Amino acid sequence: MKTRTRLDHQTRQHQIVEAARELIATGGVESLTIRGLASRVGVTEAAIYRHVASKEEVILLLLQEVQESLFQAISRATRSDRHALERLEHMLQLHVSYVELRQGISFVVIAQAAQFEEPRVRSAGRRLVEKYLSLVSEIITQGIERGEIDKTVSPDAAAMIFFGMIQSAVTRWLFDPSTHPLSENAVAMWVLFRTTLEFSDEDADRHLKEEGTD
Amino acid sequence: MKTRTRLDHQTRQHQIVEAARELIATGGVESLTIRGLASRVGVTEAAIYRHVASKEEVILLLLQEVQESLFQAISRATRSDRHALERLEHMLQLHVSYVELRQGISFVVIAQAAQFEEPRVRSAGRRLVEKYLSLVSEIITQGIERGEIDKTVSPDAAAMIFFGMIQSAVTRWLFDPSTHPLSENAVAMWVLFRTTLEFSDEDADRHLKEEGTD
DNA sequence: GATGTATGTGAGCGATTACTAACATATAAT
DNA sequence: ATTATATGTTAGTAATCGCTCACATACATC
Repeated sequence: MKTRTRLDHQTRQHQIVEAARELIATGGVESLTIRGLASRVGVTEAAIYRHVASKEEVILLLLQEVQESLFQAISRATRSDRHALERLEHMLQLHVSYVELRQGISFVVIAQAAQFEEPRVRSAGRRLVEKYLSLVSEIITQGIERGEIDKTVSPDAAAMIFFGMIQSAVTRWLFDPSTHPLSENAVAMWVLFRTTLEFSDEDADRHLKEEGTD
Repeated sequence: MKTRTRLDHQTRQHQIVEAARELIATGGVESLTIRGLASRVGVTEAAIYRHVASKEEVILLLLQEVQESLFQAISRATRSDRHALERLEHMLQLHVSYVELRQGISFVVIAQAAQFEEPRVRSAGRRLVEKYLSLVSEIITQGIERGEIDKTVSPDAAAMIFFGMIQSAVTRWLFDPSTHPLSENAVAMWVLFRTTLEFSDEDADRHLKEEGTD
């Protein structure tokens, strides 16, 4: 069957991207080589090029895979109809779990993509960051509209702080995972940051009179 | 004079580290090569090794240089006897100016140092991050003691958010400097985040009665 | 059975990497 | 003047890089 061989091709390509992920996770972008890819997949270097055009394509596929799996991972938090603050908290937890599961791969790849010369890699990384920021920003905007978040909050600035919280936690965690547990640090920052988004006391009072406790 | 040749040696070494900074700034860590260093300094590759033992030493020297110049740059903000919030705001501005001046070099190097295999590079990067965090944390602790910052704020978590704000702004700025101006984004985040550190209204009232307006 | 396609291999390409050895030269101290 | 030191050069090393070519094999279709 033609379908089967086609599937095999995609499987191999997926194996290659997965191997790329593992290589970068253990040794950074510098240790992503065609040789390393081949030895991890269990074929020769030339065979790699049967499923992938170039090393650049491997990186682009990896970025694409990261984008899909990351947004898949945090989708549970975003599609719920809960309170905006709960959605953000849930999203943070899911994101952190994702990074832990993938050994910090997501932001390492993104951050290093910013340094790549190849314009396609750069713009793929940029789009990923922008997409993430606009997702967070949108949740906050919705929260303001619903009266769940203080209306004086700038959604864009808040989204960037949210994004920065993860970067901060991941950076520290990458240096020393045991002394800087990812989720604990993320939660500690969230507890602090959520007070920024919440209503100040008078506003909260006013809000309670308008719409009730929940 | 022996002193003069000694000085020349240090000057050459400094030139090499400066060239390393420029190379990384324009093309990432991947484009830091001995050849590139030699051509930028204007000597042959072999001559580089008269002033530096290895490529690893270049990176370590660069990390050291970044550490010194960064803390030098932000020292004006830290040593003043101003209000803690003003000190943090000033520190943020100085840090952002530093990153702009050095073409984003500081965090690129630090973040990528986390990915290096060489343990000395890794630990040098780790120490830099920890030193920075404890500096911020200390300012916040002092602010709490002086009654300038809400005592419910966790200094460590707040320091990590502060650190994350810069990372967030720099990441975006590195991808697209024109559309994401560094200092503007940093200021927007700060305006938001400072409300977290400020006293809530009742606390502020109580505080005013205890210690006066200043 | 013949043919075409997908997928593999081994060998090797030119380029680049970090680094070194042998040698030259300028300058400073003796 | 001699010696020592610092600093440079040319030429080369072995290793690795991304990548390609000629060739083999497995398998589905005709």
